[in-house]
Amino acid sequence: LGASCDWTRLRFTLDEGLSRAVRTVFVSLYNDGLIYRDVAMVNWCPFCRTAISDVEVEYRDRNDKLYQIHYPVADSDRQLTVATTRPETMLGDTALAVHPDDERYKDLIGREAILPIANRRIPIVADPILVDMSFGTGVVKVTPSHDKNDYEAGLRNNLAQMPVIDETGKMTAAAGSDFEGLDRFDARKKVLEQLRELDALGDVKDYQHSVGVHGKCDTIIEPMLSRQWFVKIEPLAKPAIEVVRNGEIQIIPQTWEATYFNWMENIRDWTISRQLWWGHRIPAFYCDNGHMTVAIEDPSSCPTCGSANITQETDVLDTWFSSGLWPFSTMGWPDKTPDLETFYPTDVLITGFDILFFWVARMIMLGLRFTNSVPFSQVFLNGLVRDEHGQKMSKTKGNVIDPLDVIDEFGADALRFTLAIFATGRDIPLAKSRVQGYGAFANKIWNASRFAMMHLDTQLKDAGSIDRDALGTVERWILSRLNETTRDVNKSLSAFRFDEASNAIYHFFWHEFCDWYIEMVKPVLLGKHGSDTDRKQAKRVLLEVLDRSLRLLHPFMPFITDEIWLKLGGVEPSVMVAPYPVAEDVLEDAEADSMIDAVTSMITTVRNVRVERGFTPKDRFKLYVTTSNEREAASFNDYAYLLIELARLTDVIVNTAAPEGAHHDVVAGFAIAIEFPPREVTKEQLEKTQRELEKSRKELAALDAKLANEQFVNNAPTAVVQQAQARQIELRERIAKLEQNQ
RNA sequence: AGGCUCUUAGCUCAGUUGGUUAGAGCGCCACCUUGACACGGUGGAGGUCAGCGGUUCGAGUCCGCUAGAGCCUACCA
Repeated sequence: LGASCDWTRLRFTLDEGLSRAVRTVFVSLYNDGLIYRDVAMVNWCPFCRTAISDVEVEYRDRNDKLYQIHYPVADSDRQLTVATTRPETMLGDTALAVHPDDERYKDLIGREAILPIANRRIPIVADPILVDMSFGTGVVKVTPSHDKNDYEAGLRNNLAQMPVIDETGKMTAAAGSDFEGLDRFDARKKVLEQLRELDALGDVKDYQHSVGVHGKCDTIIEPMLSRQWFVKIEPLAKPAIEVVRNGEIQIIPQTWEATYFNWMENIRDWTISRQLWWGHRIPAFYCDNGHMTVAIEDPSSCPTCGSANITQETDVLDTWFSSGLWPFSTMGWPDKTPDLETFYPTDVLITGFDILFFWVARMIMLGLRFTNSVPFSQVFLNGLVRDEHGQKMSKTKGNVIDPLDVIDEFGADALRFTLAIFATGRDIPLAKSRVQGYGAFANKIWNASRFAMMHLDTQLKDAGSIDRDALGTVERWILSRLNETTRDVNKSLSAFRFDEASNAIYHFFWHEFCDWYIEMVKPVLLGKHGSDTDRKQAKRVLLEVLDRSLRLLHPFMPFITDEIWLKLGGVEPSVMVAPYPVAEDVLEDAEADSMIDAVTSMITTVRNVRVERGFTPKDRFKLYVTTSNEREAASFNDYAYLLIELARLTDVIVNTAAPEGAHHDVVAGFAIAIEFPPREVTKEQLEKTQRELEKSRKELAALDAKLANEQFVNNAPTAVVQQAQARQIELRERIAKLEQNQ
């Protein structure tokens, strides 16, 4: 794609330097009490056999069943009914809970229920936090070992822990001999069978809910109690919220700031230990006397008791822990290196919104903590590339587009340009047809440059400066247009509007430079019109426009622009290091703009009439132009060759009445008439003229009403009123002319 | 459940603080091989701006409601 990387600064997560940064940060946070080791409910992946953090859990909507289970109340003929989507967990139930204010069950609080299948007695407790009286039956089964909420309810009510699922997702011995060793989902089936036999199974309903899975392997998460390492995150989050709030860090597009705040303000402690093979090993050391040491350097003996029998923690760190240090760890931190001095803090972080929490937030928190500075001042979040109908690409759907295939087919420039031209911060529905279209643009650039180089006889570095005062209107116009394009492109780039920027240069190059300017200079370059000096000027400007256009285009289409630019022979060794163009006021030329605007509008009108009247390009017309301004009249005489060439005319006649039967119109404020060979007018053409007239009359009527409204005239900005008035006059003239055609 | 975003041409999307006749690419129709390019040129067709209501001299743009789509976060036994 033409990404420009400094490969001399390649870094690998497990490099010596980065490992030292990781250890330094870990020990510092530990010593400050911000890293702790504790037994807690964590998200456990039974497939990967590791704990994962909250952000690594993805929620999937699933259609499951909701099962009702009847629990007899001990020493009574009553029974309590609970609902669950996970019947297998009942084997680990250690209580039933009801709401303390629930009249239906008040008398049962403190008594016991009998767990079906296991035939265990479990207490009936009151818990106003866990139980919502109005939901379901108002009775909840409590499984403190396999559910986060139940775990907390267990702590509140002094309930026993009873793990029935192990770290591989299989049932433990505690689940009973019928179930031990069974996978949790097979156990579910068997539990249901047995409940049915015992007549303890109630209603079974279809139920849609979301289920947490491990983002990496799609395995359903098992909440489990285990000993893990955590980062106490709130003290880190607070300053990270502040720097975004006060603008030290700007998130683009800004709407993501709300999402950032929402998450950061409700953030929960970060589980950083993983039971995996690969990663930074946690720098904690245990001796055989049970002492723990956390240190940057491996200790050879226990600092507490001197025992030489010491082993390192086998858990590794969440990969995002080291990634969070990336902006400064890659530059040599904790040493005060020249790189760190020069490049830190960085300017812009470009990434996808999908790792805003995983990575961006952690870099901000850790950066602030360890460097006393924001790691970057702007975060640009680009959209996700989707298929052409906006669907997320997935192997199962078969709608994955491989960038390498696209590059092979249409070129890296075409793909890069396509990715740029979508609006900032929105997802990118990538259609091959779109890439193909911009591939055609690359082809257009190539061909236009080929044409230019056919006529150029000097290298860019030898071209010399342009004598602006000597330039003709066409040259002044294209430089003026290029200048405005340059202004737009720069403005858009600084606002991260890559879509606007790429669109502006695309439009200029194809539809102004190629479609109009090149066609306009052809008569001069081919020696059909103008002097040698004119030809020299035209070539110089052609080179200038090409040079600046290529530089403007280079960030969007790096390969083709460099290839062509090298052929033009600039001073710099590559367009990559050539200065990016900036707008210069002196190039603006309103007079040339309006003159060429009039000429191009007239050409378009003639072409339109030619098609409408059923003529072909071989049929040549005469054009009559009326103006009371002598300067303009002279210009039309000077530039008659443009009209003649591009509109395929025989003559341009200024300030002379057109003969009977000519087509009259008003274009860019000028009354014109087109004289063509006699030909019978078809019914369609008459109808078309009629429609055109009606359209203009309708618009005029609306405009008249608008201008008659005092409220509008008094309140609207003068420019708007003036525009409306000018349009009114033009429409009146136009209608008069069109009526003449009938 | 809460938050954010979106709904504009057949398709995919622009449309900046409200203000001329709502734009682009692809697709479609007609004509054209004209001295860079048919991956091209020229001209054209196609839109009650999701719906309803409001504010305003004026609404695609601001406000409210409704319907639909997507995303993020949390999680309900």
